[in-house]
Amino acid sequence: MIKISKSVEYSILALKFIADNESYNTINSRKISAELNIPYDLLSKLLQKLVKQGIIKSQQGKYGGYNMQISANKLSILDIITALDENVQLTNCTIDNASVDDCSRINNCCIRSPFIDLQNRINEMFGTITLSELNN
Amino acid sequence: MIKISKSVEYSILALKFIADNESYNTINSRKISAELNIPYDLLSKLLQKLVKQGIIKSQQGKYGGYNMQISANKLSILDIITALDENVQLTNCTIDNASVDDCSRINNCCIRSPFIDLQNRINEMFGTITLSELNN
DNA sequence: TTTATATACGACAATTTTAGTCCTATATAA
DNA sequence: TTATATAGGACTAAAATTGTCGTATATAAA
Repeated sequence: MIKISKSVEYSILALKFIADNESYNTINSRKISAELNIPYDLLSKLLQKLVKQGIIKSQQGKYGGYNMQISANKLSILDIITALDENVQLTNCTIDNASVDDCSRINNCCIRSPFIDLQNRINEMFGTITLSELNN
Repeated sequence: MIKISKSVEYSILALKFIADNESYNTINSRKISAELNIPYDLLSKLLQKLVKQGIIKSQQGKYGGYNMQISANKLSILDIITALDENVQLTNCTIDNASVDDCSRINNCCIRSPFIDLQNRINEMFGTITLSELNN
């Protein structure tokens, strides 16, 4: 199966929720977890990563929570995937400077070159669509 | 990470090898395994699936092996993925007739509809490129 | 008819990846 | 000072993927 991870899915949902509720001061992770039915501890980790990558900002302490740092119409799905240290890597060898360590067939196979191309096209798809375009 | 499985990768490599060596009578799985450095038992399973799906045909017994059943320029990557009972399913809910069993947020989320669209586009990509177009 | 060699196929095991949990530290508003 | 929020490391559980083993069956050739 070719799929996205729960981490990406949860992050998109959470970010959308934060973006949609910007009128409030901050949105805390308990609230997001409850509203979206996402395991609290897992969500916390994801939000922390997104803070580190400058996508959202956090406020600790009572009445703390999260706010967008990048506006939803400037934030692509690919930005989110990248912020979570994930990527689109169709095979082991479809990376820059792939070596025989990544795949012993690298110098004589029909996979690498075409799949780098496909991968680029998928990356472009994910890079073009923004959070604000994601709607029910 | 968004990736294809080893099963898909091995199958593509094996099919390409079979297609490229059609001048011989049949190509046996020992040979394919050795040439492409694919675990023999695993490869055997994959080839058996591809036989069942009518992509290749097999000949048992001594001097047996495999031949193409569908020509390489008529066989898409998506055909191969499908033959292996795999698919492009970006999330649990991006399937036909998805229900709350697949995702509790299904009726109020920003994932399903846009990702069905993305999924369709990826499927089209994989459905358009054929085995004969895959080259080093 | 026997033998060597090939595919067929189910069951299982190992490994890797993903998902989820637990615990403690730190920040901050009231 | 307290309640409540984020920060973050370590760990566990679950799921999916990848690989292995054993046995059955088919078939060409000696």
